[in-house]
Amino acid sequence: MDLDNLLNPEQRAAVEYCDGSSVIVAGAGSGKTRVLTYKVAYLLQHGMSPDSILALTFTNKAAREMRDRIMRVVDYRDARRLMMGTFHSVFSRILRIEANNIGLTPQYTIYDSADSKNVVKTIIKEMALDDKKYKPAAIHQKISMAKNHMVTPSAYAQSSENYYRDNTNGVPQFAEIFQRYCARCREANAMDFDDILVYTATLFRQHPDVLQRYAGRFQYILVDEYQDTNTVQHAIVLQLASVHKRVCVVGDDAQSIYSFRGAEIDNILGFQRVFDNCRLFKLQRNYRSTQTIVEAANTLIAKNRSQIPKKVFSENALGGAIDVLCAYSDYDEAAQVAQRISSSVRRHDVQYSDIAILYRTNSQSRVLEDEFRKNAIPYRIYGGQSFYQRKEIKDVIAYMRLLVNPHDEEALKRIINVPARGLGDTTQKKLFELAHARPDVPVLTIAARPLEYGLDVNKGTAAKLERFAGMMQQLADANEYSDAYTITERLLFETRLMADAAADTSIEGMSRKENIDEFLGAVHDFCDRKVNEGDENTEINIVNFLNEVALATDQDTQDDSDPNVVTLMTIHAAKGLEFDHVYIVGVEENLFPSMMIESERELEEERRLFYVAITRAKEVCTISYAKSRFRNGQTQYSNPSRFLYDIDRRYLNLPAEMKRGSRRVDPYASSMWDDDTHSTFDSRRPSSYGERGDERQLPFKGGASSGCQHSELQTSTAGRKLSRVSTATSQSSSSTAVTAALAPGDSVYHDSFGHGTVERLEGTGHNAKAVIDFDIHGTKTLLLRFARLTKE
DNA sequence: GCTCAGGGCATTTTT
DNA sequence: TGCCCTGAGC
Repeated sequence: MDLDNLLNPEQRAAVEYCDGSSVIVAGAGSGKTRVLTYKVAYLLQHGMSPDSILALTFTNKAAREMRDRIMRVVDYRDARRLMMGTFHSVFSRILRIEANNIGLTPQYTIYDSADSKNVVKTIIKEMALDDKKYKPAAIHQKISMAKNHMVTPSAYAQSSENYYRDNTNGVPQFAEIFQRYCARCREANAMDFDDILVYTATLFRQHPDVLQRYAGRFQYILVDEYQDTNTVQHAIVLQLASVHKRVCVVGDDAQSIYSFRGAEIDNILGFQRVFDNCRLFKLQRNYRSTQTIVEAANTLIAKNRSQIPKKVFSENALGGAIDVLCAYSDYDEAAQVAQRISSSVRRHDVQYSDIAILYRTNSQSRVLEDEFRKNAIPYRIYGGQSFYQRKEIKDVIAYMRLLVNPHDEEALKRIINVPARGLGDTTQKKLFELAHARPDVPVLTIAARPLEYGLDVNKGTAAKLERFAGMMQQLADANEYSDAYTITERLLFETRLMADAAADTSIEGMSRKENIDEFLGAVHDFCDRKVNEGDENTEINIVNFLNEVALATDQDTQDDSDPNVVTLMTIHAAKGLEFDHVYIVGVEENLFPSMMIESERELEEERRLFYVAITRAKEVCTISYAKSRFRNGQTQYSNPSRFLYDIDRRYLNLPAEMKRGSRRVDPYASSMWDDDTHSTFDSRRPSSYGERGDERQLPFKGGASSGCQHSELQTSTAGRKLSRVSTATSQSSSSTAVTAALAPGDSVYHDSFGHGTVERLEGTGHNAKAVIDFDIHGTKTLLLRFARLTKE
């Protein structure tokens, strides 16, 4: 292994330092995976046993890729023995071994987020709370956040600060829900995603002997994407590093975009201070993008205060400026993008698969899809429903879960009446109520002998319950001596799931059947793989299969066979990927940021998000914004995002209206613009908001919802007179409308709809409306508001 | 216990 | 605009 030729000096230094802890700050496109790969290889070459190395990633995909690359460099037997995987998969395996120490059985279930939300929902119902105030998704998010910060229900309940906050926010009972939620999961012998980490940290804290075992074993720990770690993950890393004190964390603070999920950028920013003599390496050479793209991204991120100073540079070609496209509407935007794609494929040597469209929210994909279909552009959307989320698959999985964990309430709820067995809501309600009163007895056991446990049902229902539970018991018995595939096949037969799916000849029915077949195939593959790996410690049982499935996501089931299609995905999903051509669409104030910005921290994360988007591009980056967009049931008007102005203009090809900078309606201003002050757009403005740590309400909070509906209507009558009339869709503000400025037949130019002709005027005063026929968008009725005439 | 119509509602989400 | 949930009605 000749590191001299394989790595640049920065990379090499990072690889070769193994005596203590280190932080590797890896800028976008700087060869991070390469460094990680060779670092592991280097450790192995210098005599470290593969069992002593722990490598943690965030996605299965990242883990797989790293293992594949390591296999190419070192002996595959060594590579296989590395302890390597996602935080969740590594620690869920450890927890199965140590289950007794945390009061669960090794067969514990992992609740996915849908299960978790269901539990929350059930509890809210049981407590007779208003689910308008206590929204299950929001409550679950809150629980997740608390867990991510290692706050237990009792600690939470003891904090008066929490108490007051929850009172103010109209969720005074949150602490109680949180407490019940944890208890309910425990009774079900289940844990949610967050629990995997929380239980691990707790296990290590409460059982020093167990911690010693693992901390002693792992002589070297590598963690990828450290900027995305949350408080628990950081804590676990420190615990495991307590013996050998050799940790290498890799990440890029400039790409920390997951704070909404509890990621703490401070974990990487302050990591150096955690260990004595912790060294800092910076990988600053970007091998991915053109100089222009790298520089443009640099000028954007330069505005952030909390970051590790670095200067990412590229020695690739200079590259062209970033084109900024201005569109009237989301449809117009999609059309422009589609046209550009078509022409670049036609005229240049560009493949569809070299192109990605990145957006903020998944819902933005629809308009693009429509347009792509119209233009016969092949595409694929990432982030849809994952295979394992489909109803029929979740049903089969629920049966499997119940087989190994008879306490699993969510699984039972799901399939007790699938296929229909006459066990409806009433029966279920009674059954689960009794089960909650008897947490010691598995709910399935109660179902097996309902009358014996005093369940208040009639004989017929009792018989149905017994029949169902009996079947489950038989399957569970068979499971003791069968492999995962055999038992799944039998399960599909006995439950009639397969027969029912086969009998359904509708399109959806056939697709369900196909999915079940595919699932069975996946179980088969799993068994095969385990046999081939020949690892005697891994049993080919359902528990292991379920563990893998519970921690798998659509990213993993996505077939990576590379047909020639355009990729559509959210910016978040694009992290870590790269494309020759990148289109960033919907770059408007409404979407970037889309919600209220309350602190500089959030503002900076939005900037980082935009940074991530730009740095996905290798050669060409195009940014577009739409001045009107149909969103949340109404047309919303907006202006280019402030972040666009954070990029140095030298790297941008701006549309005319942004160049002059004078035509911009500031949606945040309380009054309409003034010819004297509108002339310059202060690009420094965002950073002038609030000093570091200043959490006061920023001027643009809330503005986004009410103000953005204003837009500009410019009229030019036959003469030279120009008048500008602002239009609004809400009637909330009082103002003087100057309908006199408009007359039927006038040609007008509207910010969002383009050119048009006034058909007629309706109403007067603040109810004045103009019916205008727009060239592109047809007839619109605009309510006229705030007017100001300017003579030119 | 199932179906369908209408109201409420809508960031990002590697596990 | 479309999805998801609820509740009325069979």
